[in-house]
Amino acid sequence: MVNSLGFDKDPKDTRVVVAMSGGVDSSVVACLLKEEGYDVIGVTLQLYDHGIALEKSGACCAGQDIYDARTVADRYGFPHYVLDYENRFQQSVMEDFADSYLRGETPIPCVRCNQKVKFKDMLAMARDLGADCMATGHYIQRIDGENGPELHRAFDDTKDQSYFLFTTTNEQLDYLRFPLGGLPKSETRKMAERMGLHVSDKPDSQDICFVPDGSYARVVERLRPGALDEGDIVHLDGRVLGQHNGIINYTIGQRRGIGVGGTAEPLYVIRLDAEAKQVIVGPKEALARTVVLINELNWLGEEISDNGKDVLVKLRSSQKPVAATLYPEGQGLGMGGARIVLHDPQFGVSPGQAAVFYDGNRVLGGGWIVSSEQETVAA
RNA sequence: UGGGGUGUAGCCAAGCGGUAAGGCAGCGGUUUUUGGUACCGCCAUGCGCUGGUUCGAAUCCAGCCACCCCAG
Repeated sequence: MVNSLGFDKDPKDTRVVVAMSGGVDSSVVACLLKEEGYDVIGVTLQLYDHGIALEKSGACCAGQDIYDARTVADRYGFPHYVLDYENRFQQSVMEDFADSYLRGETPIPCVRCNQKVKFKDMLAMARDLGADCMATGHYIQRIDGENGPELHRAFDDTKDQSYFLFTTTNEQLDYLRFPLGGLPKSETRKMAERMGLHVSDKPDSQDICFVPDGSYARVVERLRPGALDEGDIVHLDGRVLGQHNGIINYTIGQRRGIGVGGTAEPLYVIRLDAEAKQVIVGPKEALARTVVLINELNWLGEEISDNGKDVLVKLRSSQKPVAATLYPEGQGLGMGGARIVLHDPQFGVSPGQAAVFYDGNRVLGGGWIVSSEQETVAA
């Protein structure tokens, strides 16, 4: 008979590394598994300058959070390691974040972090520690299917993190466990209280963890001096409507914060021109897109025929999935590109964001948005 | 200088004697491991200024000021 983590052996003989951020979720996961008798090792990554992080609540993986994780480990009596990943994080997440903005994109650092740090380096380290698997506090489900483990949306729809985990490969999925994926968040809090964890009422982390008080532009400016160069706000018809204080302050589809008034209809950011340092604005209709091109496709589903695959796709983290047909380019389903044809136009599709595919609750994978097109309506 | 026109919130703009519509912008909130979208709420004791008429004026009258157009 297999244990709760899916291994055919006694929990005490099953070693599991728990990725602990210092928050409620991963703390509960670690303690839960410890209670079940597993050979738990807690690991926390120190990701960025803790001097700054100390001032910030709801952060993760630095300063107070590392202390919180350690306190939880001490209380439950399992080993806990802190690994210095500042350099790794700086390069793979923060630099990428800044460069992406400079290119006129809108990056999602959380996905990069999962992709290049948590599920790569940390996972490799877990293997080095001889662990049978690695568990995290993510709200997403790993469900055994006919062809091995599948990735599914969280039971608690409001906490589902599948959008941020689309880069998870089958190989990684095989090794990962998400004990909270089938629970409502409120249940996790209750468990934390029952366990007497001091982090039980710690606020959920949100916003970008390495950005103090919401000013991501300042972080980019510090990494890439000159990122806040001013430029023109130009209407699609060519009129210069005003000035902006840095292209990185805008994202495609944005309405508020443009500061240009006096029009009958609201203006939206239609395009960002990094070369000319221009923010191009126009009416909402100009945002409509029916074709989205992606790269680095990570596909977890079955083989796709030449006719494409009907899927549901999510193009923005809080957007509802919409109907589309996916056409991978070239052969195989490795890390290539793909073309997404939307059944209905979507507004605010931005390069740098993720396109994540679903079949009902199952996560089929995803890719990074490179560009989008407005299919010319047949005249 | 003469003639005409216009002056209502940051911008556009209704109102035409009865106690300041609306849109854009802005601000606040909801949602959110992305400062996007969407949605909800707020936003002129005040209508260029000064007087007058009236129970009552942004609305009528007078003077002044500013800007615009035409003429020269």
